[in-house]
Order: sequence, then structure tokens, then C-alpha cells
Amino acid sequence: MPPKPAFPPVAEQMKVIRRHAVDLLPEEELLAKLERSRATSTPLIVKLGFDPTRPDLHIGHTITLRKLRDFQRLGHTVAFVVGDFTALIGDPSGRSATRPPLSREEVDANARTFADQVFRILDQERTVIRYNSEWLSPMGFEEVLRLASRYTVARMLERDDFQARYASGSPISIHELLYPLAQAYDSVALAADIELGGTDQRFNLLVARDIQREYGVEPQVILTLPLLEGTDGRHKMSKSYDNWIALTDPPEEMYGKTMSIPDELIAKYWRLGLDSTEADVAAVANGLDAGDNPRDWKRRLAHALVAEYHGEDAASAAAAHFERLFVRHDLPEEIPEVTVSLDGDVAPLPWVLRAAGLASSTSEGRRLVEQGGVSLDGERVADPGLLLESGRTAVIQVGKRRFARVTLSGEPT
RNA sequence: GGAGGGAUACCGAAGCGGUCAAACGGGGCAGACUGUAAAUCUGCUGGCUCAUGCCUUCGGAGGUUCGAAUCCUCCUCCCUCCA
Repeated sequence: MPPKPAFPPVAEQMKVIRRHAVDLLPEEELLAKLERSRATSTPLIVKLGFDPTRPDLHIGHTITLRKLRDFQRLGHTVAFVVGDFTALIGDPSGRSATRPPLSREEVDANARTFADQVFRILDQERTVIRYNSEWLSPMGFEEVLRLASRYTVARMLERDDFQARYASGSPISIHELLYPLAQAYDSVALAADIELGGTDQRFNLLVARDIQREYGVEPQVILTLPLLEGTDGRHKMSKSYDNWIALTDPPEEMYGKTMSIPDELIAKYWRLGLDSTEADVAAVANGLDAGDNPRDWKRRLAHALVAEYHGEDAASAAAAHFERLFVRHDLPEEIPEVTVSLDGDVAPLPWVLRAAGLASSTSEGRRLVEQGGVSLDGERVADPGLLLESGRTAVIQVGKRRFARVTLSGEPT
């Protein structure tokens, strides 16, 4: 059992809770809940939904996770809802297309991966994980109708992503309209006091309040947190935009991706991406205002991020690796060894690139050579017709980041 | 149930009988530049054991034609309006 929570005074709790919050609605209700919780020594139930279609957490998710941890430190309980049932629908949030549903096995595997990552930040003792199939699956059609009758099409279509899809003539399936209701019902089942989410979740979170009320459950307070832009600096961080820094990214990858964010985002990453204090954030902002080279703050940021998830040593190694590859353009410390078997005595370079996994096709390999993107033992190659003999070993570099020490073997496998 | 519109490469979107491996934009990749995997500029972006060569693509299946992404028939899916 977790130690008996010692709830700090409400004003103090509010101060912690408010930090970084975008929406905190309605605040009076939260105050009341906190007062009651403290008076009765009962932790509040703080809900966060998790979509098991995307098990890979990234830096953007940590903003919400840290806020959850704040709640845990204040003595409250976190309830995670694994949306294994709702994954059959696919959250239409921010998507332009219907999502394909998942299999049971995928959901389970994703949920496990998710838990591994989440407990890097959260306190396991004060976390409850629930699967929403637990209550959604047994609902009969009658129950679903009852739930669906509590909300109107017009209100549902207020959601800007639905509106955009409808306006642009993209299909919206009826079941997608049910998603916010299902998510809302989770809050009924859990009797959630507070639900967190990114600002893009505002609509879904608010629907839950109405549905809870309909079912005679005290409505939850909603707390939304800022979305962090991804490495491209344009879209919110997301796997689908390929602009994400995953918690599980290897150190060099994490470091390099961080170094590629636009300079304007440095301060924001410090504020939201790290477990930083106001003083840290101020130091960064002041430094940048005073004309510090942004590169230095970005390096510190990259270092701090890697250190948080991989430790100090890994962070230093990643920094050194970055120096070597991108600043000095040297070879990396470790180059993967690849052996390629030839059919004959020689093989054209583009073919070898494909066989060694350095290009996705021979034609792609040919293009890379033609564009000067390929070098052999440090020498740039210009002729796509170049033949390599069997028995030879060479370090082949493609672009800035792909390397392999390739051995050509004459033995047909 | 009725009427009309649509399905094109990773995404969006042109093309409407040959000059189409298919405009353009985004994305991606490469090059130059850079503190940077940023920004900017330039190029590339179906496949093939070495090719001013060959092969396969424009929802699916047939057909017309010397020749089809483009025309016809049927099928599948989507959208809009009317009921």
C-alpha cells in the first residue's frame, strides 16, 4: 500500500496544478474537490486515457505525464485507461481519415510497452491501470443507445476535425461519432475527478462532463496541457508527422533530433520537455536574450534530455558522436559490418548498396551515386556503373548518416 | 429509392486517345551552405547486376483501338443533393 497521503493545503496544491496548464475548467469545482479530498483524506482520481494504437511515447507526452506525477506527489491517484475497446473505433482526433482497428494481440503488446515507458516518470504505487473493454464490452445495444441519446449530432459536429472532414467531403463513419461518447463513459465508469489531456483533447474531455452528469456522476474537472511542436517546428510532435523524439530513441538519435529543432523552440523545450524549474527556464530565456549562441543552449538541452532517459554517460557519448559526425564529418565510432554475396565476380555499386541495405532499391542506389551521395573508403563515387570485385572490403557511406563496412563475398549463399 | 460527381504514385492534386513513368504542391532523399539532422538554394523521388536499354503502374475485371490514366461495359468503394 502506498503511504497514507499527506495532502498539502489546497492553495499549495493549486499552485502546482496550475503550472503549464492551458485549460483548467472549472476551477471552482477543482477547489471544491480538493477541499473535500483533504477533509476526508481521500485521493482524487486523476484520469488519463491511452490509445493503444500508438505505444511509442515521445517528449511531447511527458508534459502530461509530469503533470500526473505532480498529482501523485500531492497524494492523488492516477487512473490510466487503456483504450483497448476504443481502439476498435480509432480516435478520429486530429486525423483526416478513419483509423484501421487493432487486433487483441497488438493492443496487449502495445499496452505493455506503454506501461514500461510510463513508469519512467510515474509512481507505480499510485497508478491504477484499467482496460476500457472491462465496461464497454458488456454494454448491450440498448445501453449504447441510451448513451448515444444523451448527445446530439450538432454538438458532436462542433468538433473541428469532424467539421473539417465533413466540409472537405471526407467520409466520417457513424461509429467515429461514438468515440467521444465511449471515452466519456470511461469517466463515468471510473468516476474520474479530473481528466488530463493535450489541448487537442479539450472537446473529448468536455463531453465526459455532460455524460457523467447524465449518469449521475459528479462531473470531472478538465486540465489541458500545451502541445509541444516536433523537430520540424511546425506540427505538434507526433509519430505520424515523423517529427518526434521517442523516449526509447537511442542516445545519439535523441541527441541529434534535438539538435535539429529550430532555435525558436529551444526555450519551449526547456520549459516543457524537461523536468525543469522556473529558474532553469528563466536562465535559458535570459541567456538567449542576452545573445548567447543558441547552439550552446541547444547542446545543453540535448544533453539534458539524453541524460534523463539514458544517463549522463550516454549523454556525453551522444554529444561526442554528434561532434564527430556532423561537426567534423568523421566516421562514426562504430560501423556496422555487412557481408554481401555476389553471384559472379563483380557487382555494380548500386546493386551492392541495395544488397547491403544502404538503399531501398537498385534504382535508388543508382540515384544516390549520381547525386554524389555515396563514398567508398572516403572517396566520393560518381559513376553508377562502377563494378566492385568480390573479396573486397570497403567502408561505404551514403549521405551523412548511413555507413557500413561491406565485405563482398564470391560465395553464393 | 432517385439524380449527379469521384477513385491517379508516400499524401494532396493536374492530366481526359499518342510527345505520360505521368504537371504542380507537400513529404522524403541527396548535394551546397551551416553551430546544426535548422533555415535557404539546387537536384532527385516505380522497378531491373552494370542499361541514351528493358519491365510494371493511374480502384478491380473485361472490351474498343496500330496505340488508353484518358473511350465503352460490368464490379467495388467514396462524396453531394433530393426522398
